[in-house]
Amino acid sequence: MKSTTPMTENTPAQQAPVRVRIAPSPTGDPHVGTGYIGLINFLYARQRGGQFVLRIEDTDRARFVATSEQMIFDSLHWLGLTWDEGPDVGGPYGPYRQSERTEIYREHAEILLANGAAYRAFETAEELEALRQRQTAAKLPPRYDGGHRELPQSQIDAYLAEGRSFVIRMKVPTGSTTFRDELRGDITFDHANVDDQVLMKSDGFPTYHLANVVDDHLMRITDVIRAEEWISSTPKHVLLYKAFGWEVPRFWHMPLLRNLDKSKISKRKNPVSLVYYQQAGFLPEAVLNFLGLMGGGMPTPTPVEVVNGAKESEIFSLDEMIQKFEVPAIRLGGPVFDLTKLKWLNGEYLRALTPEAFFQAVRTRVFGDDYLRQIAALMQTRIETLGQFGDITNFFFADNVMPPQDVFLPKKRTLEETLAFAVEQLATLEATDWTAEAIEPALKQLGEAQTWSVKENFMLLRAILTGSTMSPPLLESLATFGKARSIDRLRRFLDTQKKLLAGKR
RNA sequence: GGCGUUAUGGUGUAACUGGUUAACACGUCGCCCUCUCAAGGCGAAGAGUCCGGGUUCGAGCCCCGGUAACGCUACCA
Repeated sequence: MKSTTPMTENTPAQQAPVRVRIAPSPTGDPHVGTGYIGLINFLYARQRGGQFVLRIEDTDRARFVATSEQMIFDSLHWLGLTWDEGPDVGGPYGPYRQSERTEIYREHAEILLANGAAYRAFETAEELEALRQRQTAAKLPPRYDGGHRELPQSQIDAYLAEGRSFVIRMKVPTGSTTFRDELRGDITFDHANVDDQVLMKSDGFPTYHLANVVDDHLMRITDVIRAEEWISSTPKHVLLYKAFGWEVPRFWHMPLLRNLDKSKISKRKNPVSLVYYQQAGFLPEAVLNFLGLMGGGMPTPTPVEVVNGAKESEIFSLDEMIQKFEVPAIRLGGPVFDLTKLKWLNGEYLRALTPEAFFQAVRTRVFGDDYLRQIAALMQTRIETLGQFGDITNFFFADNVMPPQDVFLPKKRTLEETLAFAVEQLATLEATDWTAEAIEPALKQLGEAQTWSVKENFMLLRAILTGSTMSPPLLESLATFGKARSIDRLRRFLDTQKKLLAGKR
């Protein structure tokens, strides 16, 4: 069956009510990219009087993080984005959590199996890995070789009878797919470059591709506004819509936020967790405003334009953004996420506060009761006058501390091995739950493996975290200070040391 | 390697359907203000629009050809 997809028929009536969605995966801290795509979707929906849906894509058991979903809700709420339908607020097209929709995907996979658009493949992960290696060795593009594409029914039955596990793959026909990207125009992919994508994994969960298409259709999504990294997968999605006989939604692929070196934004090079921005004392309005500036959907002020007697600026409230934002005006070059400008913007917001509002912000955000209570608990036995409280707790309130070498470097260690160990500490901490009880064994285990004594191990971390060799207990301090900020501090320390090292050479 | 996308000062963006010395903001530097540091005010440097051709009286905007960066290339999203 030859399938060529003319774009003209995928465009729903321009003025039909819109429904959009974001679909984050609960695999860790909520990501600024989620905030960015969320904002764009939100603005588009509000501007057009449509609905904005939040869907949780938790089909990846291996990467699932239990606390992540709530953090996503919290961060999005913190930003001030509100959704009309979602796992927490319900809605007519639920459930909005993919792990609760497995039956739906199974049924739809059956449909594809029945109409020949998909097939069972019985290879093991190891076999596929071996195949990939052979292909790469032969300098061929790594792709599924279609080995079980046309398995005879008798063979399939035999495999099934012996209980062999299988995946369901999409049978990509020959030909090509052209779809319209609302921001870029038509994009064509030759099916020779589209893999027979796995639709259902052997654990019974769907992959993104199947779940996404099924849900977007069932949830009546009209506009898929997502990041550019999805462009290459879009032909698969279009093919799936066609295989089901469904109408294809509009696609808008937003540029990817970048690090300063232009690579896709990553935690190695930028604080990427929304939780970090919240805890580091950024105002949600400023973060949102900054995100809105990314990609150029907002008007750029020009010198002659004066609005209401004031110079037009780059400062926009959410409401103003809803009014002024233009999705089709988005710039396609990946914008660099420049912390410097975000900080300036945040400063502008801070200065615009009334003195009382600013005071309240300091009181709740810097010296919040809960935070202070935890810190106080650590200090009661350690000070003789209240006046000493600030002496060894200042690192809790500082944006950054930077211990000098004679503070952080253990006597018997070289700088190189110390920094290498700090890198390991960072990796370990990133992978652990953020409680004193969980951090302790993880850290000790690392120390043992690397033959660092507990004392050296903890002292190094203490120095990095607090800037001093004397501090409240390390584990409790870490727990109180928070994961996002602790990790950021470690990272900044390592960056600084790396630069220092590079400077010496 | 294959496929795709993108390309305006260091960064984010502007420049109506091709039309004067490529504009604004952040950052940087200088000056003013000031006990300091910020904030604020004033000013400066910084790109000739990735490169090479072409069309045109005229191109950042159109055409052709390159290059580079980025993304995808998973039983991750």
